[in-house]
Amino acid sequence: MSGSKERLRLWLRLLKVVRGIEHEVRDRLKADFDTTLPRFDMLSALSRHPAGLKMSQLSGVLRVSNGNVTGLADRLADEGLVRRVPVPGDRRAMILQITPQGLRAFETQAAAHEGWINGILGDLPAAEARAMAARLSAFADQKEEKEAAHAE
Amino acid sequence: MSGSKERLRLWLRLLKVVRGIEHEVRDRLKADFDTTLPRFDMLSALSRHPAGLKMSQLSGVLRVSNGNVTGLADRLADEGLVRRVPVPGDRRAMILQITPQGLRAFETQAAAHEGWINGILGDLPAAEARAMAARLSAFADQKEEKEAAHAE
DNA sequence: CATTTATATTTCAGACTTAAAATATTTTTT
DNA sequence: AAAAAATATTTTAAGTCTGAAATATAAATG
Repeated sequence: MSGSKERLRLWLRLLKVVRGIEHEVRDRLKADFDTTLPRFDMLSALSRHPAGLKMSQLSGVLRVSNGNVTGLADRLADEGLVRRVPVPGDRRAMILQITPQGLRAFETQAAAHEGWINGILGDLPAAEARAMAARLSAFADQKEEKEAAHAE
Repeated sequence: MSGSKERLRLWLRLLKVVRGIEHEVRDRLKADFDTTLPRFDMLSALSRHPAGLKMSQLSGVLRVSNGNVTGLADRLADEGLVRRVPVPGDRRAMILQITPQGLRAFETQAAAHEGWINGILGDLPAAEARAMAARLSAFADQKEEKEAAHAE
């Protein structure tokens, strides 16, 4: 098994860099908007689905547990940023929608977020960013294929 | 500001890939060793400092809050994997040491961990892993320099 | 159609996380 | 040396997260 140590080193680097940037993003979300990354992620997912998502769908998109989605949605609903809408024909299910107020809040935060990332990764030439993103995409796609094959 | 979108895309890719791998590592730590990533990280840090680390040092190394270190240390100490040792000459401070039992547990887990990472990143050629790690190191180092300059 | 099985969500207990307050001790000032 | 400031850790309140149990409803089976 050649390259095992190299791959482990790569993973540790990757983890360190990503955690560092994530930390910075969390700090700024807190300082500038008094919010958190999970809340931002939830608003982001809902903003991409204006008709709303069922709780279980949201759980899948965000890759967190059902119970977690419930609590997060409760807190965002308390502030009027999202709302629960019953699903016609299925009284078990609930659709979660972003409210106009939630959308305004998210759009402000998303614009700031893009600025932060641009600042943090600012010294990376666009070409290099593109190359690295492509490499990561290839890796992710390949993993998805494997999982799909495994599920057959 | 050219390349802003490219950098944002890179960040989102990076986050997605790292979160995915991290998720897998957490699942396996749970399934194979009934433990968690924060516990693994703490044992890892202590294994690199056999003489032990003060609670506050550990907080710095792991980049988590003091209170977090207290709780984590409590739980690991309950299981005999770490122990608190008083610091001679300073009755405020406590040194946390990994126990022989803790070291044995960590070494088993670390070997499995390297295997998992190697499997997950298995299709990445060693040369490419090295190149990517170097790029990330350069980025991290450069950021550290900036922070140091800022602190002057 | 009554029972069983499956699905959607919430609730619960427990671990992880932070920031801020509380405690204990040491160091510095006056 | 007494008072004040600084340092080291723990405690606390609240959010985030999971997996499992509990609830409620729907679909399938007999």
